[in-house]
This record gives sequence, structure tokens and C-alpha cells, in this order.
Amino acid sequence: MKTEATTDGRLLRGEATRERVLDAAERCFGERGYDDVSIRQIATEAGVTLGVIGFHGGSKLELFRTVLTRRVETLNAARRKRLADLMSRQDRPDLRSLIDAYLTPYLEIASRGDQQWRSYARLIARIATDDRWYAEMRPLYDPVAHEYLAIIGRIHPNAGPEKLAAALTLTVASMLALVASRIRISGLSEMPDRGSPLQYREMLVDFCAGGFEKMLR
Amino acid sequence: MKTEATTDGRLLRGEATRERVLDAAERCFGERGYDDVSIRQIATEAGVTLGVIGFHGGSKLELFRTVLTRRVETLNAARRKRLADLMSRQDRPDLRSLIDAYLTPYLEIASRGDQQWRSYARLIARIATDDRWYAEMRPLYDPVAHEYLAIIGRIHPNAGPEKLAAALTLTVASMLALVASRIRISGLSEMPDRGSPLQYREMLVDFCAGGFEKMLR
DNA sequence: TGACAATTTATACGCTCGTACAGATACTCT
DNA sequence: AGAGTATCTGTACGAGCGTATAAATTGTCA
Repeated sequence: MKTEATTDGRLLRGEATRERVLDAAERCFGERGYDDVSIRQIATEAGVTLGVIGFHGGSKLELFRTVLTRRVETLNAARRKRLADLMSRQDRPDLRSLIDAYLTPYLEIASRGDQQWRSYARLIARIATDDRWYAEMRPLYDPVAHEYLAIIGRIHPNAGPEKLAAALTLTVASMLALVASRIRISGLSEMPDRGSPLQYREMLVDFCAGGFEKMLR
Repeated sequence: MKTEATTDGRLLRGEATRERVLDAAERCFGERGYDDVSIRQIATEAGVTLGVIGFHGGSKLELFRTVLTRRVETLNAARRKRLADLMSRQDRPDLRSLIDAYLTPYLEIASRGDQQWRSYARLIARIATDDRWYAEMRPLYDPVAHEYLAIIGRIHPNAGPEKLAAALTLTVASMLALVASRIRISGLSEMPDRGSPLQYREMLVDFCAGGFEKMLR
């Protein structure tokens, strides 16, 4: 008996609570992963009672999946828009611009003032190494990845699909690491952290573009 | 009341069991992380009763730390040996050889026939995105990383310590991704997986070397 | 062989977990 | 006002968790 969202204010009554629940879950999951978070902690974080979580979020697994899915389209749209902008300006954009277009939207959401988006970005980075969740993520993110790969493949016709896929996988891994493990950079260099992933954008894009080029050469 | 390992066969009586416990824990943690594994599951996996885990492994946290620490020195030694070999042959080795020396030992253990080493490599890759465990890993792996960075820094004197640290962090992230998320390559390219991380060695080293070079240029 | 220590078994305790649900409350529409 | 639905509260249940420990077993050495 799911409540369909309407505008008449009737069925929207609990929508604000639902948002609070999803936001709280997003923060908790982003900070501590799936297993280390309990529904009771999410309830406390959201400022609601235990039963409300089940009422609005379903089971823990359903809640997690909802959080995973909720923001995907926004991110995909940003990546598609950047790609379209790029292609409208030049027919054969250079590799670095393509990689920049793919990476920047994620860096931006991970650096936003909005803490919810930061939590979501953190969550994606966290679960990326877990096969258990990869199956859920794949259909959400693969289509856009394929669009990028198709264009990169057109520019580098000598590179086979496996090399292209490998290069993008390593690129994504680097991108996620910048969000999930940024402390390591400051830890290794003994310099203070720059504060947000976006401020490492040039380094990251350089690294990935250089890697792509060398691999496809 | 810790049993010191001796050779007289007396105090070694339970050593075989201890190994079985640690091996089982390594497999479980490597496959499902920390929180999703229970001591009872480890006991079943090891073929011992519940109490034995506590007797030989201490608390769950102690057990996990022991598993994390157990194999570090072997890996560090392999990396140091490769670096020494490289330096004995040439005073200024090229960047690609240095990165290859750092990455290959890990790829090798992750590709070994020995399942325990594979589980350990998987475990490292899995927890790398978790700040909770990074603090434990840092003192174990940072020293060797610094040795490599010192030499790379000598070859590229114009690169600051932050760029060096960032490049190595992204390199390590790529390396771990190859162990933890190799399915993604076959998933994106719709080609069969090559079977072991070591068979992607050239791609990985190319990618990281290319990234390093472009970043430090 | 018998004393003694190391190891293993079996069980119990106090918690927290995810889930379910009956009842209370708030809101909407007739 | 009153019926009816949506939302929220409070509580309970069974299961599994990490840990501790008494008792049983095994092995060692005097």
C-alpha cells in the first residue's frame, strides 16, 4: 500500500518524514557502511521512533537500496550534460576533457556544501569494493559509462574493448579513492588535507588521463 | 598467558589449531569484511568449537588485527627486495620499473595458488576504503611507501611531496581495485575475466606509470 | 603412574539486532 | 461531527551476537 506522491497535500503528509528517514540512513550508511549500522541508530539519527523506519523505508535492505538508487539519475544527468556540451563544441574532444567530464560531477557532489550529497558520495566509494553491492550498482552506472567508452573508443580505434574497460575501471577506482581515502595523501605527504575532493581535481584528471593515454597507446 | 612458540613440541601442541583459526578468519574476513562475519562462522569454517577461537585468537578485534598484521612483513620484504635489485642495476631507474616493483608483489600474492594469500589480498583491498581500519594499516605499509617515494622524488626533484603522495595513493587504489573489483572490467567490456590479477599487470603498470608521469611533469 | 599444564568442549549470560503489530494519534473528506 | 485513512508510538519476539567460564580431555614430564 505505497503512498503515491501527489500535490494535493494529502498523501504528502508523511513525505517530509520519509525524507528525514532516507537522509539519516544515507548519513549513517555513508559513514559506517551497511552491516555496522542498525535501524535503531538510523531512527535516532532521524529523530523518529523505530517503527517509522519500517513504515517509510521498509526492511533494512530495501532502505539501503532506496538510498543507493535515489541520487543516481542526478549524477547520470550531470555526466551526460557535460558529455553533450563537450561534443557540441568539438567532434573529437581530447581524452583529458572526456575524463574530466566524467569525473567532475562526482567530485562536485562529494565537495558540495550539502552534507547529504557528501554522504552519498562517500557511500558509493565505500561499497565499491564489495561484490555484494556491485550487482546493484552496475545497471545504474554502466549505461553512462558505456556512452563515454563508445566515444573514447571512436577516438582511439586501435584500443580494444578490454583495455578501454580496464582503463575506466582504474579511473573510477582512483576517483573513489580520492573521496574515501583522501587522508592517505595527507598522511603520506605530511601536508594538511586540501579540504575537499574537488581541490584535487587537476591531479586526479592528470593521473587518469595520463594512465588512459599510456594504456591505449 | 600467551604460549611462546618453541621447538620442543610441547608448546607447539596447539599451534596447528591456531593456524587453522587464523586461516579460517582470514578467509571469512577476506570474503565478507569485518562486521558481516561472526566468530561462530569462523569456528565452523575452521572446524573447531566456539571457545577455541577465543582461546587462540582472543577477542574478535584482536583476531582481526592479528590477521591484518600476520603477512605484512612478507609483502614488505618482497617490495624492498625488488627495489634493492632495481637500484643495484641502475642508479636512476625509470618510473615504470619503480612502479612495477611496488605493484607486482601484491599482484603476485593475490594471484598465488595459495588461497590464504588470495584471501589476505582481498581483505586488504576490502578494508582500504574504511577509515576505521586505515589507522591500523598505516604504520604497517607507510615505511616502504616512503622508501619508494624518496627515490621517485630524487628522480623527479621538481615534484612536491603532495603530488608524490597523491600519485602513490591513486596508484595503490588502482592496484587494490584490480583485486577487489576485477569483475567490473569483464562486466564493462563483456569479455571473460582473465582469471588472475597478475594477468592485468601490464595494463595496471602502464596506467599507473602514465598517470605518475603526467602528474609529475 | 600421577601431578600438572595446555587445550578443547559445552553451556550460559547479557546484549543488540531486524521485524512485526496492536493501539494511539493526526489528518482529510463527506 | 464522524467515518476512514495515513502516520506514529510503544512494545514484544525470536535469533544471533561477543564473551566468559566451569568442566572434560589431552599431552608432558618428573
